[in-house]
Amino acid sequence: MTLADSRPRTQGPARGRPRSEAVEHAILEGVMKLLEEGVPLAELSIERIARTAGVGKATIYRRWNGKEELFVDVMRAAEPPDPELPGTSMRDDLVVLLEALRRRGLMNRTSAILHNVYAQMKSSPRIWKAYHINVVNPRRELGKEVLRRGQRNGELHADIDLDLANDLFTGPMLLRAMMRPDDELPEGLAEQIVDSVLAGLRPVSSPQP
Amino acid sequence: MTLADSRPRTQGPARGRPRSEAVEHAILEGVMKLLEEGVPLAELSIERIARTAGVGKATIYRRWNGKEELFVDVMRAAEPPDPELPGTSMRDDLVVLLEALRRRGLMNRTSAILHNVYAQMKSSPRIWKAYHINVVNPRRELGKEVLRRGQRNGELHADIDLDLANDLFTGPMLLRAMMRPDDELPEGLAEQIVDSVLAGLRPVSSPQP
Amino acid sequence: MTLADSRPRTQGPARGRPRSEAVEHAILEGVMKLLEEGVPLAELSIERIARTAGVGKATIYRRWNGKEELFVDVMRAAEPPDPELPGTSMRDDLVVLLEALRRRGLMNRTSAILHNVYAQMKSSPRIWKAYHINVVNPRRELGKEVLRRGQRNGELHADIDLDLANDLFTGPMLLRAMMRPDDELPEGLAEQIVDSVLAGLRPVSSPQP
Amino acid sequence: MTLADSRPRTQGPARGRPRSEAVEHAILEGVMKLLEEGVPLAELSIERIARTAGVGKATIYRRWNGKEELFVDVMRAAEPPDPELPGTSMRDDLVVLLEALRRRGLMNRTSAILHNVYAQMKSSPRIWKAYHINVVNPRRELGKEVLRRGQRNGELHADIDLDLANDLFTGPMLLRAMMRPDDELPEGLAEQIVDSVLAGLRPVSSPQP
DNA sequence: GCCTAACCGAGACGGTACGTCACGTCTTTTA
DNA sequence: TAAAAGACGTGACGTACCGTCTCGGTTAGGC
Repeated sequence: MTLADSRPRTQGPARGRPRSEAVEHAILEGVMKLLEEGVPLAELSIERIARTAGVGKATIYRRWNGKEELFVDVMRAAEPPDPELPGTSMRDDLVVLLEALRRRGLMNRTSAILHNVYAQMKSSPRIWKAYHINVVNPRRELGKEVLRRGQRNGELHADIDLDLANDLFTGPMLLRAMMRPDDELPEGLAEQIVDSVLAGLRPVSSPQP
Repeated sequence: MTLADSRPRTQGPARGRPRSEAVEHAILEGVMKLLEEGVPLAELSIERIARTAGVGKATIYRRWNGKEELFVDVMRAAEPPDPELPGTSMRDDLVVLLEALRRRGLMNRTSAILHNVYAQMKSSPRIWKAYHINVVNPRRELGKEVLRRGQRNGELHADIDLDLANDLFTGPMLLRAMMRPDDELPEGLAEQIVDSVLAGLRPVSSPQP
Repeated sequence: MTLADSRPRTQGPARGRPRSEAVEHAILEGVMKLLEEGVPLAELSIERIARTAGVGKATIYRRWNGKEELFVDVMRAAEPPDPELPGTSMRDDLVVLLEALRRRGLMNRTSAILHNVYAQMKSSPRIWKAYHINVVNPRRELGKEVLRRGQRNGELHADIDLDLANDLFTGPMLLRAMMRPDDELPEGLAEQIVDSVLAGLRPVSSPQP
Repeated sequence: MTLADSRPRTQGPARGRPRSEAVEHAILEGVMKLLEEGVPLAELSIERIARTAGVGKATIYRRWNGKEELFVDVMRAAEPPDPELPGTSMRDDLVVLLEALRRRGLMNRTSAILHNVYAQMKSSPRIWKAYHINVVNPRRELGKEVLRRGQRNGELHADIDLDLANDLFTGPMLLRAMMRPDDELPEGLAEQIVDSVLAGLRPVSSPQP
């Protein structure tokens, strides 16, 4: 379900000319195209999007209540599909998940969109929530499911807080990918993080105060 | 050094009427006031800021080149001071650092500013860089310094990558504080994270595949 | 013949469902209703008319090519019927004609419509012409016929320009009714005008320069 | 005094940059130019006027509250100057006044403007009134002054209603000029009207019923 | 009693203009 | 020269209509 239908459609049975899916697609593609061309998100006016998509402004407002709502759908469209998990072990699955996160941070399209669209949305709690429900939470659940499987086969303590554990893996990678985009996101980073978190940083010997 | 002086001041020796510091302060305070009143950052126009501060628009443009530059200075003014470290152990210092991060995520003023101003800035690399140099990096250095002390007194392996280690502690807390602001940021969270990362998540016994 | 049929009806023998007269009536009534409610003519959009009449926009465009054409029919529907002439004398007939003009200028419905619709139409020569052919000219002919009868029975010189004569009577009344609507249009005005024009304004004695 | 200053100017002493007279002139000239080019008044959008005058929309709205107010000033600018009266006799003065009316109805610029702008204004009573106070009434007073002089030197009965008398002369000419613009407005029309009204239409001999 | 063309309501569509607001620059007066 | 005020050209905002175009669903003839 997209947000595109958020505007009121008075009744049940379809009346009048139905909305064109082609138009919907053209709009989303138009936004993508502009973002890929390097247009800063701040310069993405509805007016310009409409011009690019060859569409009337009202046609956009008919579907979305404003820029933010539109952007939620753009994000969903830009979001790469869930990675395929090897299933060989929890550790390997986690590496694949983080690796997907790393790559997403590098991809031009998603990066341009995520890093900025994402930002804009925070100003509008309604949208932020929609994005979380539709995009973020499913991903988080995927991660927790991997951890749960790890608990079942003994790779992870059974009594650990899964949300916290998930954040321990995801947080460092996101921190790198989102706050230090210019920094290197080296190939082995996902493995490093997963293994470090699993092993812990404490030295074998106890500290000498 | 603030960014406030970014506009050209034609010559060396001060000529004509000097810029009023009071004016500068009034502008920054005006932005703060508006943010605390809950005005969404997106609605913070220069025009409105000038009106609130009882100042001409040109007076703002004379000091900053635009909204973003102004916001960098606002952020710096809003940033809480570095926390005081107990110095009893690396572990305790880390807990205090993360605890500061947690509290910052809860503070009304900083939260309103950070969560949003921060966002806006990503669209402007120049500003993003300025913010990092002036605000983020010093904090990161502080964390790395704590870790370095930990290495010296044996609380941390000597050959660990300090940047990565720092992210392992900071990432989870920031993830919580910035991406899930509605979620609880419970009191003990800082301790949980520090101890979990130090100890690792792997069970004592080896996994049964 | 109304203008309502101005749109092409492809062939000769009526095929398919015939146009509903009820719909036609509903549209005209809708416009009247809105005008009487005091809606300024400038705010009478086709969209609103359709809404008021409970009719699709296309149903209006099927009958009239635009707002102006519709308004011509509205005017015709609103136009009061030709007054009944007493026939006792040219002078009495003229008084009755002007009296009708005076009353029309006072009538709520017609006034609202005439004073404004009339105005709008000047911008569109096509419509202006249609209005003249269908509404104005017949009235003018009626006046000239009265004058012609006056010539025949000696109330009026035989060699006078009937168009000019007609304007001499009609002009002053229309000037009052249309350009100074707030001014009084007193009861005896028609008689005053007719008698003044018939008698002339020149004093009996010759002027002393 | 123009209407151009109808928007609020908070205080007495001029503060801030004063409004440019050149801009004001450019706007009025722009409208004239468009009208002379034959652009129908209905197509005279503020947007287009601004484009033509090389001016921002807001600059127009700063001076006038809307199209109608602007048009009042346009009309005043387009209005030809009062004709010079010979003063030889009331009759000659009246001929000159009507002649001016006739010529105004023929002039391209004024005609295009008057015939249509005038029309538009009727929809807005506020503007209609402003136009009357500023343009129509002065003209009417001029006519009445001529008639008054006629009364003083015996060309006109002393007890005649000057408003009515004025309408008797003006009405027929305006009727021709405004409602039948396609008809001829022949050279001698002014004289014909003045002399006919002064002499009256009634035949010398009494009617034979 | 079907068939089928045209009508009907609703409303989507690409546009244009509305009147407002903010941008960043400029031109005033006052200090 | 700075400062407050506010005009300036520009251009986006979200709304309302324009006139056209589908939709599903009636009506009428003519077969």
